Amino acid sequence: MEKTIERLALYRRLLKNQSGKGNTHIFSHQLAGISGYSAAIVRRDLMNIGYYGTPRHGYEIKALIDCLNVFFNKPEVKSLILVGAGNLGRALIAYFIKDKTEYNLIAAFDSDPLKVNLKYNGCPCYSLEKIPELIAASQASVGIITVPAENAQSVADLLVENKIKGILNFAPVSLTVPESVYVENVDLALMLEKVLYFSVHHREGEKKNGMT
Amino acid sequence: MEKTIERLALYRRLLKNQSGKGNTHIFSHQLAGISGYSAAIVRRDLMNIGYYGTPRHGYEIKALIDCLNVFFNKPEVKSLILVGAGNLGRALIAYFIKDKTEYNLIAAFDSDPLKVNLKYNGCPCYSLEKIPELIAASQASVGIITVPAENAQSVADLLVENKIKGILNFAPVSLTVPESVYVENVDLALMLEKVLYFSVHHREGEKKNGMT
DNA sequence: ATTACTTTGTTAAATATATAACAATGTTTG
DNA sequence: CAAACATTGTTATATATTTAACAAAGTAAT
Ligand SMILES: NC(=O)c1ccc[n+]([C@@H]2O[C@H](COP(=O)([O-])OP(=O)(O)OC[C@H]3O[C@@H](n4cnc5c(N)ncnc54)[C@H](O)[C@@H]3O)[C@@H](O)[C@H]2O)c1
Ligand SMILES: NC(=O)c1ccc[n+]([C@@H]2O[C@H](COP(=O)([O-])OP(=O)(O)OC[C@H]3O[C@@H](n4cnc5c(N)ncnc54)[C@H](O)[C@@H]3O)[C@@H](O)[C@H]2O)c1
Repeated sequence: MEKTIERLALYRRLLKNQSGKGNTHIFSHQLAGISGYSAAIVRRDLMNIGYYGTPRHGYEIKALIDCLNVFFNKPEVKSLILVGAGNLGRALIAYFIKDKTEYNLIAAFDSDPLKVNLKYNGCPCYSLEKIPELIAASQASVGIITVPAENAQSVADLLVENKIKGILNFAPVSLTVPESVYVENVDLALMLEKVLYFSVHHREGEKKNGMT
Repeated sequence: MEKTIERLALYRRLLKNQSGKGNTHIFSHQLAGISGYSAAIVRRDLMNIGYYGTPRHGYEIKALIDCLNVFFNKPEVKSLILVGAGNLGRALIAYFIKDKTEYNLIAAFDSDPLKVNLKYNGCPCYSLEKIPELIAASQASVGIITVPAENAQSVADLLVENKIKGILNFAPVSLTVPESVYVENVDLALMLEKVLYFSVHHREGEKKNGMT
């Protein structure tokens, strides 16, 4: 189910793109082509959310986007905050501040007095004490953590205290949060390690890989 | 197997950390605790690479690190390059240039003349024409792509032509490469979408989620 | 020594995910 | 209008991954 949701979010983006190009219908194998998955999995995913196409015309793009919007609770745009306006944090601010229709990044927070009260790409940076106030005012429900590993847990605790329900964590630590809070860890160093590994071991043995 | 390798890379990092703290042994449940996985999965993963602990003392940290180093071909440090010294690219440069013992980021490349010949955190930025020369000289085998989506495929093609064997791609497109090249896509916008979704739907129904 | 514990390695079962297959259906073609 | 076709929805099968279970083995306590 989790994998399906990841793909659905991708389909949604790709379909909006296709719609922008003036296309009205799409086949499972076409969506498969642009998404990088298989046609079978596309059909199965769409079946899961209860959207039905027609054998000869495939899927109607607009209707499918609507269906995905309902699934993802759009157009309601949930508010976000980001903690840690360092190198990575600022790159993310620059990226997410752009698309107001999808993401509502309302503020960044940093413990460094030199950063407080600055604006990055128009996004205000506050001190940590402002977190309760700003979250309450904006009803933000998701937080992005881009602080050093040693401070990530305390930041997570602070976010949880203030009713944040989802965390995208870039610090290379396993966060402890209540079960009701969803955490997605993005460990970029590990991802690079994985590529380094498979750049060597990929394609050796094809179907067998000697380990089991 | 893929998931196992992701975790092994994490264990390796955590164990080096533990070793630095002076610990000599560790139990599966302890490694589970700091990694965020279960003890059963830790034991199973270590079984897979053929490392054996003892019932009462658990795993000997130093020996296990050695074993993981062999598995990951360390201390041989493979060279990397990065293409696209924009907001995200520069954040990654700053991060990966730091740890010379693990990553050997030899150069960045950008099509923007204003960026060419600058240095970011000591990492030189060249024009794209220099790619063949630099890859050949450094034997770099992995490339990080942080260019806009519309240019990502042409950059990937260029890297593949120049014998890159692994790509960490941050552009939100599905790259087409020969089967012998390994690609890991990191789509940060989709990851945020996922958190937005689960910040609402997490914990609703616990074991059941209504979608079979 | 014997007993009680703890933790491992490994097997077995459960769950999750992906692939393959194909009847049903609507479309086009002759 | 019937035959040929392409594509869907869905089921069945295969693979991957996780969880659970427990005998074997070493350790500590008595
Ligand atoms: N930069 C990358 O490309 C990269 C790659 C992999 C992982 N990461 C991880 O992402 C995180 C951020 O990396 P970075 O390169 O941006 O680091 P950075 O040092 O550039 O930025 C960290 C920021 O967090 C702020 N900060 C520190 N403690 C804080 C606290 N308690 N509350 C609020 N703000 C606080 C600092 O003032 C700084 O602005 C780190 O955990 C790092 O390991 C970054
Ligand atoms: N910044 C983020 O946090 C973020 C988040 C999600 C996804 N991304 C993706 O990562 C990529 C980079 O994002 P960014 O924010 O750093 O963008 P950016 O515009 O800041 O940087 C892109 C860089 O690539 C360079 N470039 C463009 N075409 C090139 C080419 N053909 N060859 C070499 N260099 C080229 C540009 O000169 C620029 O320096 C994009 O694909 C973006 O969608 C970024």
